[in-house]
Amino acid sequence: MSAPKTVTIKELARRAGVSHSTVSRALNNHPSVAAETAARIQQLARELHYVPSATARTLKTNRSRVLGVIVNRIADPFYSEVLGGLQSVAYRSGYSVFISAFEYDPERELNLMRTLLARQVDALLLFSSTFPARRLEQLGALPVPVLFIHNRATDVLPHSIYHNDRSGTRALTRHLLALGHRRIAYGGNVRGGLLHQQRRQGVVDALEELGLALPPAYDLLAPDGQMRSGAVLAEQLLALAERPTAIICFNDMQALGLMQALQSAGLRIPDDISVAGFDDIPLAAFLYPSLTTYHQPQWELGELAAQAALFRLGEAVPDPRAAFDVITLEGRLMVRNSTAPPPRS
Amino acid sequence: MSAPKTVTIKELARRAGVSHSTVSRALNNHPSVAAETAARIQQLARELHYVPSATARTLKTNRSRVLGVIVNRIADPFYSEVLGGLQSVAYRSGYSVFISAFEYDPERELNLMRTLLARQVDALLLFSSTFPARRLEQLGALPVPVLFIHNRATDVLPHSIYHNDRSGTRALTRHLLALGHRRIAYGGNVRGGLLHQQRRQGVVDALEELGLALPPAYDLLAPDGQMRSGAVLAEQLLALAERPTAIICFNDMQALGLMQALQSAGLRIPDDISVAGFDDIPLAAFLYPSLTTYHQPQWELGELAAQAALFRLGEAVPDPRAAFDVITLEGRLMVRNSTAPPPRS
DNA sequence: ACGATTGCTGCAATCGTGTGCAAATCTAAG
DNA sequence: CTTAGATTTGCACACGATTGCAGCAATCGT
Repeated sequence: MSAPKTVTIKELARRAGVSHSTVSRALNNHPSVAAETAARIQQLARELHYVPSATARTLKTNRSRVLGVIVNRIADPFYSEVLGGLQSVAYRSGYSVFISAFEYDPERELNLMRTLLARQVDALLLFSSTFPARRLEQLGALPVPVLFIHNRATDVLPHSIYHNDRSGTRALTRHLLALGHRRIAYGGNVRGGLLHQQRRQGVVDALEELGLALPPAYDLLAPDGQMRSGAVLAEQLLALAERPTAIICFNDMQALGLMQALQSAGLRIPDDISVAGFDDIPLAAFLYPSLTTYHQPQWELGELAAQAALFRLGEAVPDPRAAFDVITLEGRLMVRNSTAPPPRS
Repeated sequence: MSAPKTVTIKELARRAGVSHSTVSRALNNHPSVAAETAARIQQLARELHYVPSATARTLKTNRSRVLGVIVNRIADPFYSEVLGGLQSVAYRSGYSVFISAFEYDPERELNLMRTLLARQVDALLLFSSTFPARRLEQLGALPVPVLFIHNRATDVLPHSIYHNDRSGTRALTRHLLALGHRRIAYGGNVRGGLLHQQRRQGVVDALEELGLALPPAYDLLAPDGQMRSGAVLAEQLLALAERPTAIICFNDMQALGLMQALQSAGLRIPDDISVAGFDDIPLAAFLYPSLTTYHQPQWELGELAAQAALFRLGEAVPDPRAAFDVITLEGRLMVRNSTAPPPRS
């Protein structure tokens, strides 16, 4: 290896024959430093590959230009898409992002928040947090803005971004009703919190419009929003005396697992049973059969979340919605091949 | 909001009636502090929600417990899976990760490296970097270990993790040959660098075993490894006078785009043409038809990369391979439904 | 009872940067 | 040539933590 001596502002000052204060000002284009001195110092800085220590700067200025992000799972196609948009906006404004996953573990989520706060992030972005605002008090007075995106706890929170889940599943249910389905099930998510409640309610809404109800036997619950939960749903579904002709899942991942399990049990989709998801993850269009679902703009959600955070930090951002206290995004129905009229029998 | 006054070590010292040095030692379980004093201070720290400033600690100790990671695209299913494993290992050792994407832009990649170094990460992990080692000199003497994973530049680098690409495509090609295919194409990647060369070579190897060659007309090149490149390949393929009966793509994303384009052009897969990918991204099994591909252990790759970095930093890690200078991972052939014997005609 | 040892705590310097204020230099006018 | 004013630079402290060293009190040995 070569000499790992990092060149500091003092070293630079020594070589330039000025004090380190002058160097600091020169590099930050402070007006009170002579133009030629500044140019000379900047030139020297380039030659020596000087990189200012963001750490020291953060310590001094109390601003790190770092966003802390906590999601459920990075590898989840939904979140990875969101993170892409988020990081991209952050980059443009010169921010970096800590990304961490709590993997369905509230303990870990709290831990991660502590860590990120200790690292002095300028803002905290919590996706699908299961935290009731009350538990946040465990962290003391929060020194930075905290944004909740798709919050699952049922509190009303100051800065948050929601998605119109209820009208989403309502649209999906109407679509199925229009196809002629009358026996429609909903596959819930125990850990879904508010998201689960809203999505379930949308189904109930649409059924009620036709004077129908969601029978308890069709009001299902899976342990989470991952693929394996789809298999759990399939089991419950196959055990029913009178099987539904259609099912709306909590999200696409669940639907994916469900379709796979149903297909390997010999059922044909959509001929024997229609399946719908929620989110429209990028692969939804490429499944077999391609998945009818409700589209959430994921990349855009990430961009918006980043902008909302940056706005709170006084940065200029293009999207005017970033200034809102509570943002609600609208999605749209994506009809594909996993839904069709119910079987004749 | 409540008072955003962050409680510092001095404040804590004042309230406890000791000096801040004692507080520091008490919190770090330094042996030379009286047990009861330590207990009292720790108790107080908890009550006041004291969080030590990682920034200050980093400045003083010159260790941040942060890994800097640069990938091509976060939203790419391959990388998001890798990042999941990586972050998970990092978390267990108390490390945080900066994750950033250079989106196929070398300029941006260099920029990100600068930023992460300025932020004093303890190690830098570069995935699919296009950097020749020479260009790294632009950054001066690197003060931290840099690991290259799936490096695309053709230099030999000190710390790196590779995948056995060549034997991967060789296995895929043999599989197709065994099915009876003789007209086999390869869909390359202009920006694939070393990865592209190796994968292409594997195809050539297997063909040569039977005394065959890869004809120039079947030696294709797409602009990158994303879906849209699959469409480009499809166009080239359909324009050929004598169409190949099978094609091996640079990676799964390309294969995905290709299949879609071919199908919407009326071709049936695998009846009319067999398609194979590379990587085995999680959705490969759920495509229609499910994709024959070469499996790379993505989550494990992320875990291993993190461990290799942590090992360089003197941390204890479970996987002994982490100590190797150069690690090569082996994959395995995944035969699914996108490949079949060639059409009779 | 007295010096030596041990155990605990505080002082002060340091990491690399930013910044208020004083000091030094320069410019130009009287 | 003197001096006021403008311009440029340096001194010194601060941010929040870690750590070598010195100091002080308590305990021990003889």
